[in-house]
Amino acid sequence: MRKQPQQERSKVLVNIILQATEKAVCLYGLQGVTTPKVAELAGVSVGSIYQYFEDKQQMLECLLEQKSQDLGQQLKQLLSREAQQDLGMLVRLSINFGFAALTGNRFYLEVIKHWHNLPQSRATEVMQQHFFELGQQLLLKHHQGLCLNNLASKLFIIINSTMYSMMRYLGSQPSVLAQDEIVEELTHMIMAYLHYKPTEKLV
Amino acid sequence: MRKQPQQERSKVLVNIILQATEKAVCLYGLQGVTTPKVAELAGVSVGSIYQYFEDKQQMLECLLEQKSQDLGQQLKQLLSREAQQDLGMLVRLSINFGFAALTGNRFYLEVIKHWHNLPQSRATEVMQQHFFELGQQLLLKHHQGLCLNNLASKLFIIINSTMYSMMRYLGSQPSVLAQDEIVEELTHMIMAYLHYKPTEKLV
DNA sequence: AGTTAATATGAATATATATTCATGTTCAAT
DNA sequence: ATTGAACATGAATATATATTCATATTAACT
Repeated sequence: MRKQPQQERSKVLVNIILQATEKAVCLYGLQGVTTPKVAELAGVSVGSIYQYFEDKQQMLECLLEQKSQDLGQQLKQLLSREAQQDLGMLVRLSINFGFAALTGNRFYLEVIKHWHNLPQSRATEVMQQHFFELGQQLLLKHHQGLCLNNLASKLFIIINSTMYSMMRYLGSQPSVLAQDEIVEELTHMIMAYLHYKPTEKLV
Repeated sequence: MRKQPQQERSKVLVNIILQATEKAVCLYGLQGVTTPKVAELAGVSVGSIYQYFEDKQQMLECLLEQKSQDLGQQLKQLLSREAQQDLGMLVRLSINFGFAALTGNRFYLEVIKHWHNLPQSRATEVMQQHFFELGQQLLLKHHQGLCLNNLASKLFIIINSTMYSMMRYLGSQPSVLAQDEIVEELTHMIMAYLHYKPTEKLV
């Protein structure tokens, strides 16, 4: 951040700007965010943005980091709260959690849509690492009957397949497919994959 | 197209422009394509673009349509050429085909990256429909032992999971994961999923 | 109250880029 | 060769948007 807000009013201002940025993402998409629009939504002058943020990019990055923290924390809590469930149910709950986050407002959907265009963003890297570790813990805990060869590749594929399939489903609404069906099928795919033994000669 | 090219030289020009557009996509990404850059790469004046294309968008759409045709045709040929193979091998071949297309140059990778931001594009819709039908044919032909409930959802998930996982893999190079391993794992996931019987109580 | 530092402003600046159009050039038919 | 239509040009126009900075306002401290 360019300048540390010291007085109370300026801390409030920074928050107002970040909230306005989120709103702008929801209204216009990540691409459509412009400093004039953020300033207008926040009810402040464009100049104020540059008091506390180096540039537009850093402002977005700052918001992204906050929201990533939020989401990661929530998922972690969910998984520990439901720790007694079996793996299949935990997968299903995680997918439903993802859908809830993505349908709450347009923000997270926009983030996933541009996930791969934000390599300059530390937040997405952190988030990804988060998913990875949570997945790894989950699989190691419920390892009975699973095939955990190439674990890194499997997690990579599962995480990206799930994230992007959900994004695509929501991004092409209205769809003929029911969301519940997508949730079940994604769960099935993941569970089938994890139980799959290459030696079974299905291929 | 704004004006039909009538003389030979103008038909050549249109092709030169489209080739330059592809080159620009490879060099600067789909976002980074600008009319001045295309004109420069083509060695023509900006004005010439507007002789034959309504605007930049239509020019890109035109290129996208050509390239989609190309790719769809190639995959179709591959699948009919290798029709004697079993399903697992056909899936593997298709994934390898995809990787080859995506690593040939940056063009197709850029298209997938922006796939979901191109709903204004007829080409991507056509392409998607294409994948869908090819997948459906394949599964109906090799239906022995498969679970084909919710076929539309399954195809939706398989196609998107595969496409985006490949894109993510290539988009975050260099990776610690080997491409061959990703190909095998994607194949396994798809095959496991297709053979999965919900009644087996793996979940 | 007066002084200073922090804060907020928004018109002005800089830049990038899409698109147009008046003009010049080439082709093809007579 | 002449002429009109097709073609090609690129400077000029329009627009959008990020960023700056001189100025004004507010808060905190003495």
